[in-house]
Amino acid sequence: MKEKATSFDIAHKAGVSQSTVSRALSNSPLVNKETRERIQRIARELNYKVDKNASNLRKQKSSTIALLLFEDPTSDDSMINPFFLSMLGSITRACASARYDLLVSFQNLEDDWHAEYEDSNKADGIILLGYGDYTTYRTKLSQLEEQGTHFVRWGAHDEEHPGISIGCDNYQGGYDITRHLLSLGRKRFAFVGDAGGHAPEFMARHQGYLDALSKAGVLKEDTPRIDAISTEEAGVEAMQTLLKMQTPPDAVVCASDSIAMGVLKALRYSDLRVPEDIAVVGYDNIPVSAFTTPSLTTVQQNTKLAGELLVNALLDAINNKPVEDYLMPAELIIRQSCGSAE
Amino acid sequence: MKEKATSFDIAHKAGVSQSTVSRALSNSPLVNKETRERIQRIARELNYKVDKNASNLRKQKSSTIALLLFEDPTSDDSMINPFFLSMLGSITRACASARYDLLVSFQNLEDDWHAEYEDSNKADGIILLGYGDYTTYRTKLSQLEEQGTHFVRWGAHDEEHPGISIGCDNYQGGYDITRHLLSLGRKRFAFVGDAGGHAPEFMARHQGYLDALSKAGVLKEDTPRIDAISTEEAGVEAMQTLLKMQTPPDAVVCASDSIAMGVLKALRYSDLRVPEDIAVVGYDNIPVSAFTTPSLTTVQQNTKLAGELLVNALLDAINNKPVEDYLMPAELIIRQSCGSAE
DNA sequence: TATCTTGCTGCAAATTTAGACAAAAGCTTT
DNA sequence: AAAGCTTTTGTCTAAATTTGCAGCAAGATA
Repeated sequence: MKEKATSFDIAHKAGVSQSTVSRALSNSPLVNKETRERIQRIARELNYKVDKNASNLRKQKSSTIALLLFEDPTSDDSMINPFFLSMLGSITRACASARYDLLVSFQNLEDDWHAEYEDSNKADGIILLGYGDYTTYRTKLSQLEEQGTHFVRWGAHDEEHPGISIGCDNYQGGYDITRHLLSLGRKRFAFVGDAGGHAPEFMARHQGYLDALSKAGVLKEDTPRIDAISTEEAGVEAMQTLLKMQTPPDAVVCASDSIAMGVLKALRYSDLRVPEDIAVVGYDNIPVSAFTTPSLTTVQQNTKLAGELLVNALLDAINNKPVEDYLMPAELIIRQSCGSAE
Repeated sequence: MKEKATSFDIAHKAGVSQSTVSRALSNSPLVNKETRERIQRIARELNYKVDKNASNLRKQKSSTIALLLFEDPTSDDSMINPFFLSMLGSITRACASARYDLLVSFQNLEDDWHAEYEDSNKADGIILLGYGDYTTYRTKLSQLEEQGTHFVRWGAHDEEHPGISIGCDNYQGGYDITRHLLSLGRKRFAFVGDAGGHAPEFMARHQGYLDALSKAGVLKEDTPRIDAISTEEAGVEAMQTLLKMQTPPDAVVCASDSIAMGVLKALRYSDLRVPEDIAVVGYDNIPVSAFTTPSLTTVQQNTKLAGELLVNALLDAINNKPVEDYLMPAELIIRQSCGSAE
């Protein structure tokens, strides 16, 4: 069918040595301009492509980075958390512009991923993208670090986690969106979301919310907080609980858009109108949030920037440049459900 | 920091030759069970991992497949078509279970992708996932085929396209959803979507729609069809056009969910109620479609199965097994916007 | 003329693994 | 005991590239 051309074939055809071909194709200044151009032309004609495996083997680097995606344990098998999909897209793009390949892999926290990739020279570094219970993999992160593997992690800076992290300021996001509701005159707040142990992201959002309230003097002893995992169903249940109060809140702050979807759904079957009687806000700006009625006010994490930051930080780490944790600002997306859009 | 162990190091430590190590680690029956276990134990102790590049170079295969994702030209830069994201997820999973790595890459139709991957031995085969104007890349597909590259394509079987394709039966989907509306007593139909040149998928959906109508005797000379690209805005405009008719339709069939989003939006500001006065249906079952009010009746393509089929077909092709095009059935998802759900 | 640059090119080593072939050892068979 | 077979291991080479070092021609300097 086809015999793949090697650099020797090019060398033969161009009347030079194979090493000159190698240098010419990598645009080395060591080879004369005319020779270089002639060689490149011949290579094009023969449809020659350097063999990545041989090249990587010799160079001991792969120009590939591995993206390890940890599944959201609450989502069903076929769906991926929309936020991470968005990250995936932007990471892919960022890799492409850095001329790196991206190896994508879904992982379970329990799996043996911590040694697979860089050790086998498949990738020069690893990006960890996950959610939920970080405690599970803390020890594995330490192992990675011990091995000298290059990696960056999406998530908040955390003293207890080794390695570099890039994340979005969940505290600020929670604070800002609560401030916004306060500025619209809302008084009786409720928070829906797992502010407890599992997701550190949610905890930070909740803390921002609390601080905004207490600064405004609106935080009371009995300001309700309903625990909920990040699903629509949990949001429905939480709102039903809130509706049973004598004086339901006039503002519900949800720890994620998925929860807010459920809250809106529960309210649809109630007497309360959104946003007139009760404001609802979410977090994440997932695509769905723009399409609900009313559309959802939420906090956006800039996934495009996040992808670029993750990739650049990893590349710096690979090249032994100093890299620091980075916290991106969160951005308020004001829509109808908070009552301030016309 | 750490010196990576090679198979020679293991061999030395185990007092055997390097080739015995190689055999032992690949569980070759040629090596004595005790020796094998001893070698494997030592390899574990030294945290040895076979160097993928060396291994691939020697074997002349990479156990990697490349996924080339062609951007939907109508979508903005930061977002990926939700349907393809879903495919991406399922392809990743299918690869993992076949113990193949997945290299993901976004491409422009114009780029030089057609030779990059398999020729450089980075991947054993290619999955092409795209949308829109196939004419642009027909010639490149031929080149791929000429080169003997292994590839499969997502999309309908099409005489004019070389290579294997796996797709979903868009004709049947269009037919079924139209039949469903007919069974609910709808009489005055309209189709919204680019039934013209660009996306063959849309053409097939439209044809199914037409055949269902004409079989039921409902197809008239003036049954309207409004061209629209697959965006919400286009859907809004199209519906506004339809609303200007003396007797607007009582059923709108949209070529995609994105279009249906726009149609619903336009109807929200009209006198017509959905689904009482007018039914609206979409295509794709994107996540948003379950959350609109009313929720959208649509056609689902089984992305999980699709991913598995694509991967398996490609692996068969790589192993020179005979592979045939495959058309998956489309599945009706009945929600509120058609008026049949309670 | 001898030596020293300078700019370019070639030689050969290095990278790690897999597999063809060879070889040794042990056993059976005639 | 010689021959033949099986089982297991070792030797050696090929896979395709990159790169340090050596060498070479030509011009410059002493």
